[in-house]
Amino acid sequence: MSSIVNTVTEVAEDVHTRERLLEAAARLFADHGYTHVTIRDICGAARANIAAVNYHFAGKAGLYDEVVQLAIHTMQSVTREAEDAGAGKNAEGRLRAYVHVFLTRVAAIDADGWMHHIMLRELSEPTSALDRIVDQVVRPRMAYLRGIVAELLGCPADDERVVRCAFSIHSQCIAMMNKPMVEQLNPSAGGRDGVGTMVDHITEFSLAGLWALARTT
Amino acid sequence: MSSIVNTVTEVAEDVHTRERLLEAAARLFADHGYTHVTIRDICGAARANIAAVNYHFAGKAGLYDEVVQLAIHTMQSVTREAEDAGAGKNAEGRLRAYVHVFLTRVAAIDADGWMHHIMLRELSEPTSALDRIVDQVVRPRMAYLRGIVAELLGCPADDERVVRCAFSIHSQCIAMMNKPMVEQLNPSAGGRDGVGTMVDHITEFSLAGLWALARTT
DNA sequence: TTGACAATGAAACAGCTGATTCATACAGTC
DNA sequence: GACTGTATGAATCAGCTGTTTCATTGTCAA
Repeated sequence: MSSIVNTVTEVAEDVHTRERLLEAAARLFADHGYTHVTIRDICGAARANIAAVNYHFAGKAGLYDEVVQLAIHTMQSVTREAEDAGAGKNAEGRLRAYVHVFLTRVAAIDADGWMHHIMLRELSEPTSALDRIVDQVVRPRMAYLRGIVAELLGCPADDERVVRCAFSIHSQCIAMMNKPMVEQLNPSAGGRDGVGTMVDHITEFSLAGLWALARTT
Repeated sequence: MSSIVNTVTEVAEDVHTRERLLEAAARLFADHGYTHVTIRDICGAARANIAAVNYHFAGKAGLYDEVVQLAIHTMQSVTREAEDAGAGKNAEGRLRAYVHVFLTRVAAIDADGWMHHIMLRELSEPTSALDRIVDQVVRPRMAYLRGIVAELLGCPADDERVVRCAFSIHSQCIAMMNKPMVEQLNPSAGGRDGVGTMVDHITEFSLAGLWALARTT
């Protein structure tokens, strides 16, 4: 039935069903959450049969698990990128680099921002995947951030004040991930160079807070 | 069948079915979100028949609408309480009062913190109710907060810097509403006087940020 | 060619959900 | 006492969801 010319290329054809399912599921889960997405939605978007989900991933939950694993890997790469961007700089420079990488990667929704959306959704509506995300992504990030804060405050990394300040900085970054909130409360931040402005703002605002608390130590 | 003594009290009996449904629905919707709660769950908790939801509220969506309306009213009362607590004080005192009322009312989950949970959930997973919440709760709150910030920065309330600073303060307060996040990243804040400590921290941290930006104006 | 095996497609299944129907109980009114 | 409208209860319905079953296809090795 197939011509001789493309017998080989037809094998590779498109991307394999498994990959298409993963890609479609990642986007849909990030956009609408686990429960709001049906496997029929996913298979429709991936041009695959319904049974393919159970065949390749042993069910919807298994597919979500793999998507989460994929998200964790990319989020870890974002953390590494933030650390690399601050390598060799002083604490202030490392903080700025951290906020910059975080916000730019988050703002690039079409690229890989969807993974952070999954994390955000897990935080506000935990599933069994939350523990993995916290252990493998959030904790290392906060540990790095606490290191910066501790240096700026001039006190040990496990000091309660360090934890609170890191929480304040993290809160501002997390808030930027929330599209509806940003659009309603800080619309200009969604604009073209709005992200850059917000990087500067969060950095300056937080540095001032840190310096003030450092003086009262 | 009923004794003469309590014929009247039996009419009022327990709270009416409609009230019980509203109460149970508010708690369940806040805890698990709209889609994860079934009308059977609600009717089970409210000791009511399934048909009662459709009879009193014309369906699940109608019940949720009424719950949201109830939440809006209480959240408005929180805003008013925050304004009253700051009445007559200077900008710094008003900011501290605002953060204090917000966090204490939010931390009191068993009391009326559930309403803020509904708001938080709407922000991360918008339904048609989000617009109402933003218009009637979030906007007035942010307007009040911007007034404080503008005074501290010494510039007009519609200045972009004011918007960004109000966003930073709001972000820290909102983050405190996220139970899993607080427990994972800032566990001591969930403790007994942890809320008081966080009120002081957010206030001091933000005031320092504001003063720093005011100097560069 | 034959058999084995991975992959896919079409159909059906069991469970749950929101909504509906219909009968019943009860309080107030004439 | 008969009637009316409100409120509740039990049963059922239609639709959707995740999963399963079974037949089919295509590929590779013997």
